Amino acid sequence: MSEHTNTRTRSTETEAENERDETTGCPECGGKVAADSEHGEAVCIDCGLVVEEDAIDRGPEWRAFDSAEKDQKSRVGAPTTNMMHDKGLSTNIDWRDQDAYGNSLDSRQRQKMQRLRKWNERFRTRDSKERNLKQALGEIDRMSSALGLPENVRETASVIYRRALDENLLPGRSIEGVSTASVYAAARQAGVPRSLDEVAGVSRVEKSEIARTYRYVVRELGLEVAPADPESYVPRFASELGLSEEAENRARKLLGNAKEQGVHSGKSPVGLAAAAVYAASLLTNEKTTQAAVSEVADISEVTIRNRYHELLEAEQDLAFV
DNA sequence: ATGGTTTTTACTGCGTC
DNA sequence: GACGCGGTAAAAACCAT
Repeated sequence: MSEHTNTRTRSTETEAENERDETTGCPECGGKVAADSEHGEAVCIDCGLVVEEDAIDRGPEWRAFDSAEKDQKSRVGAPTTNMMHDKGLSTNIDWRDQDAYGNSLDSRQRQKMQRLRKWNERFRTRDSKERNLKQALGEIDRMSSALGLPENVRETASVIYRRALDENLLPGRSIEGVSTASVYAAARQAGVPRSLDEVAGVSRVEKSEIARTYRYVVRELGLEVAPADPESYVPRFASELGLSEEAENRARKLLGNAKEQGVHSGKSPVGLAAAAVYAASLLTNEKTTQAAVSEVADISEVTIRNRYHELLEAEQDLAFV
């Protein structure tokens, strides 16, 4: 703080610290000149004129504009250890109402200690949440980029996680699990869904646990996640298979028809999307094999076959109406 | 826990290049 | 003969009850 205020307002404590050199007066106003060894300057106390500079500056070579930044840039301080959850930086207050010699405290002191304990605990849990959050956000970031999800999905996932944390949904659940569920939910909300399998692929958590946690989080947070729309998978599959715009649109149309006829209820959206993409590739004469589609969609060929028959039937039925 | 539905696995036969 | 495709039966996974 004080080291960054400007020369003029440098306070009297600086004057007290720097004992030497009040011999020469300030050339400007004749006032006293105090040496500021930290900045290698000699400054007039009255008018703030820098009388001498470029002496040895013992201050840090960086500047910081608030205390947080200062903490970050500073390279000094107590050694930290990674073995403790908080790197050993938090405070502990003994629960006993005794002083260092084992004598009990008077009631006034006891009350004071109670208060201190309470607040210490509050701060500590607060930053335990911070740490939790930090780790989770790291995970979210890692998974999102592994899944090729855009920035805004990461944002959403982070927000979801924060809410889960605020509402105390974490106890009993792993950070990993909840962050994965957040990513999954965020991707779906943003209309760029990834299948549970895909998400599970980049997570350290079992698929079943992700699903469980996901349901839990969605329920507790009252998140509104519409059932995944098959169409939202289409662009990704199409591009991974190198299909044309035309095929992509064709696939959408097929899905649209299917939707109107209600063919798709209960079927997995991914399978439907995969089938539509495959069917569209046939209709537009772009060669793709069922195997390739099943590969990118993570769906068995059998399912693709079944679905795409249904799609074509729906298409025909529609033509009659 | 159970039963019904959907998906997957594994296998087979057919046609084409 | 390898490949793509279609079909089938049984197993597994999933979901609602």
